[in-house]
Formats: sequence, C-alpha cells, structure tokens
Amino acid sequence: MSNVRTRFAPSPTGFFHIGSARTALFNWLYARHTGGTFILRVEDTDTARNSEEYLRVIYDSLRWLGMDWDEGPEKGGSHGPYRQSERTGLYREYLQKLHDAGRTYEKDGAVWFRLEGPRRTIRETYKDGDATLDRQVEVVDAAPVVIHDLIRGDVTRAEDRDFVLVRANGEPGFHFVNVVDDIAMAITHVIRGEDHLSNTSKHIELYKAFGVTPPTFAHIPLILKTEGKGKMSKRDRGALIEEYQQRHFLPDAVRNYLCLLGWTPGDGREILPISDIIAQFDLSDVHQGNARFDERKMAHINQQYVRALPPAQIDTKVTGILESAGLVTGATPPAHLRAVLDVVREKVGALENVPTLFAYLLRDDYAEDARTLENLRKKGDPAAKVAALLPALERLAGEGRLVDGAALEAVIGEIAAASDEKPANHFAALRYAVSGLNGGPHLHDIFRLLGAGKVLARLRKFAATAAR
RNA sequence: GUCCCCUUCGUCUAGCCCGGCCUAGGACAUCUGGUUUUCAUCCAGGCAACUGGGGUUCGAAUCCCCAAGGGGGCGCCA
Repeated sequence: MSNVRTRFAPSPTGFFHIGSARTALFNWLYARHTGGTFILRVEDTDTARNSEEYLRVIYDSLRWLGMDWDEGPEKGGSHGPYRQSERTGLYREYLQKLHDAGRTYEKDGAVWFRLEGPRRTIRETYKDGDATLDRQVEVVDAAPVVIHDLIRGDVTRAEDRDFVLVRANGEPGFHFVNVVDDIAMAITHVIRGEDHLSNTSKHIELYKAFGVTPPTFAHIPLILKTEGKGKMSKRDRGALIEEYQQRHFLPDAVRNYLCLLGWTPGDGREILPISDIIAQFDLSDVHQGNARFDERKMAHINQQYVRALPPAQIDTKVTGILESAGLVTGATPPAHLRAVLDVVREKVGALENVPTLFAYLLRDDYAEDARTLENLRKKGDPAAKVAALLPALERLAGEGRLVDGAALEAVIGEIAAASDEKPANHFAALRYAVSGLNGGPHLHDIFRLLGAGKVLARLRKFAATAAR
C-alpha cells in the first residue's frame, strides 16, 4: 500500500468518450502500480445535464474496461459522498473560507474569485469558434505560478483574470469544486488531459488561497482525430466506448490499445497482459505529444486477443453473438451449433463480422455479396459453371460422398478440365452458390454443415439463374 | 488575438535525459512473394521519417536559440 490517491472525475453526459476512458485508465494504472487508491468522483454540478441513466453509462463503461474503483459511488469510502451534487455543504464551507480571506466578490449574481495583483482594463479580440469577438476585459497582473508536472516538468503560467466560483443560479463552478474535492479527498496525483493544463494555474491559485499544497500534476497527451484537425470529438467514428461494446470488441484489447496511446511498455511488447502493464506503468514515461487515433491498429490488437482466446471462450462469445443476431435460437440443434462453432472458431477474426460471415450456415435467407458475384462474372458466368457441375455433384450426393474433399476435388477438376478452365473458378462459383461469399471454410466443410439436401437446393437455384 | 504544451516513416512509436554503437529499430497500414486450390491466418521481403534554419562540438535525431507547423486554454461547460 502507498499513500497515492488518484481520481477519475467524469461528468455524466450520456456517453463515454475514448479520451475519458484513457484518462481513467492512466489514473487507474498509476494507482494500481503504486498500490495506491483509485477514486471515482462524479462531477454532476451542472444539473441541466444530469441523470441516473447517464451515471450508468460511466459505471458500465469503467467496469467493462476492467477498471474497478476503491472509493466512489456504489462502493463507498471514507471521503464520500462521491457525487458533487451531494457535497454542497462542503462547497459552502470552503466558499466561506475564501470569503473570510477576502478573495471573493459578487458580480452579476455570481461569486467570483479575486486574483491578487494590479488591475487594468484591456480590449482584446477573442476567437469563439468561427466568430471573432471584440471585448473589454479587466486583467490582473498576478504573479506567475509554477505547475509541477510529472510529464511536462515545471510549467510556469500567470493567471490573468478573475473567474467564477459560484454561478448566478447557485451552482458551484468546475474549477472551484474540482479543487475543493481534490483537497477534501486527499488526492495526491491529478492525472488529466492536457486540455486542462492552462486551467491549472487557476487551480494553483485556489490551492494557495486555501493555504494547501497542490497535488502533483500529470497532464497526459490528447487523442486526436484519425484524419483532419483537432482532438477526437464524440461525433468521430470510434470516439465512444459504447461503440466497441456493441461491435463485440474485447475489452482487454481496447484497454491494451488505449495504453499504447501516449505510453509505451518498456519491454518493447505492444500486446501484453494488464498485470504486466501495471507493473511497468509510470507517469514519467507518459509521452508529451498528442497521438492520433487509429482504429485499424486497435482492430489488429483486438484480433490478436480474439485469436488468443481459449476455444471454449470463443465458442461462448460466438454463440452469444449469433443468438443476439437471431441466427441461433432454441430451435437450433445443439449438434449443428457445435459443428458450426468448430469451423467458425478457426476462421474468426473480428467478432463483429461473425453474423455476416456465417449466417448462411444457420439460415436460408442470407445476404449475398454483390461484388463477389461481379468479380466471378468477369471470369465467365458462375451460374453456368454450377449448372455444368450439378449432375456430377448430384451423383456424388447419391453416393453420400458430397462431403468427401478428395472426391469433390476430383469431380471439379474433371469438369474444369473439360471446359479448359482453372478449377479455382469452379470452386469459387460453388462457394458463392451456397454461401453468397468469396471466402470461408473449406467447401466440403460447408457442404457437410449444410447437408446434401440444402446444398443441392441452393446449387439448383443458383444454376437456374444462368444466362441462356 | 493572447497564453501554455508539443514536433522521428501515412499512423502509433524506440532512440533523446547521460552526444559517437543510427547505414535511425519495431508495430499498424500498404505493396510483393510463399502457405492455404478460397478467404482469414501464418511466413519471407519491399516502400517509408529525424519540420526548417542557425549555433555548440572532432562529432547532433540526441544539447542551445529562432522560425514554422500542430494541439489546447482563454465559458456563470466540464
């Protein structure tokens, strides 16, 4: 055990952003690495965007990614309550301290924090989105403060304007509650996104006003859009953790990838168990530059994790996915399901593709890939090929040898040779006729799983589409 | 506009702190070949970077300065 106390302090917004997940992760990792305490605190001061449902999203996402908290909502702890909406008494108390120290004043119904230093009024242009505003503002020549940052070293910055502590509607503002709670919860390390770095001088001013030594800071790099300008926003593809849950990514894989965004394991491995990551993780090794999100790399890592899964676990996951896609029901014969799983297991990469890749084994109405058909037609009408093969295959079926790979190969080779073509095209035509796809398990495996009746029915149906 | 942070292959990065072992390494992506009569996997190989300019030094990706570029803050959002 150590005295390290980190916290993740999200506000309930209804979604869980990948940047938030990574911030939570680094806090969690550092706490686990040091044997410290990881605290979850919900910053729900903005009552307008607050609901129980939104809180669930946070809890579920954290748990899905395997980040357990030692103190926080649904867990308790000695520094609670852990929802800011339940801590108003504390904020009143701390506001009084600032008031008594003469560091507050009221303006437009809000309570402001008074910076110390000479004041003057300036006129400035300020960019707000696309608009450029021209405004008058009172600035303060406050003494610069130093932010001790484990990732960026000492950062010196002078805050130059007063800020709101309590809004006119009575709700305390972010900077104020954030600092008060970090003090009250005895947070030792504040690990957050670099977008907070400039605001940290406000926080240092508050710590000074309270007469409290600030915690150690660690401002981690941001996650940028895959393409284009700026950081990942919730509208970007891949920005929300929910998406990965829905797409059946493995949480361990997502978490592993997130670790790689802004940090590199010292031993050179990229894919490694969380216990090894915890052992190696340190804030001083976190990068300074922002990282671009790359879903392809995450997909690759995910695939590695899927392939490393024990067969029984793959089966369980695949079955669940097939069930939720309506492909496997109570009516599905268990023996058939087992046989399907045996071939799926060998072929599976991304779990999200399982339904589209294997529907034809479980149902007669399945999607056919138009591009595959198009490509096949470039090498001659595939339906004509199937029609040419049909009599021989029917004969094979009659002998019960349709699933015999060698026999199948011999028959197809013979017919192909007769028309002076490569057998591969005939294989592809048959495959398309029974699966609507251009790849998958061995043809004789597909035939075996479908059974001669279905195979011949599908072949006849497809052969009938041959141009005359 | 202003303040703060950052800058190695297309992307994530190793190396940088403690200059020479860097002909700059790995991974993803991509391309080529092999395995698989398919697809996926797997294997082998290729393409590809020290932002620019000054300095310091016998020697700089590594140290210093400037510029440019990127990111973020400047809200009675968090």
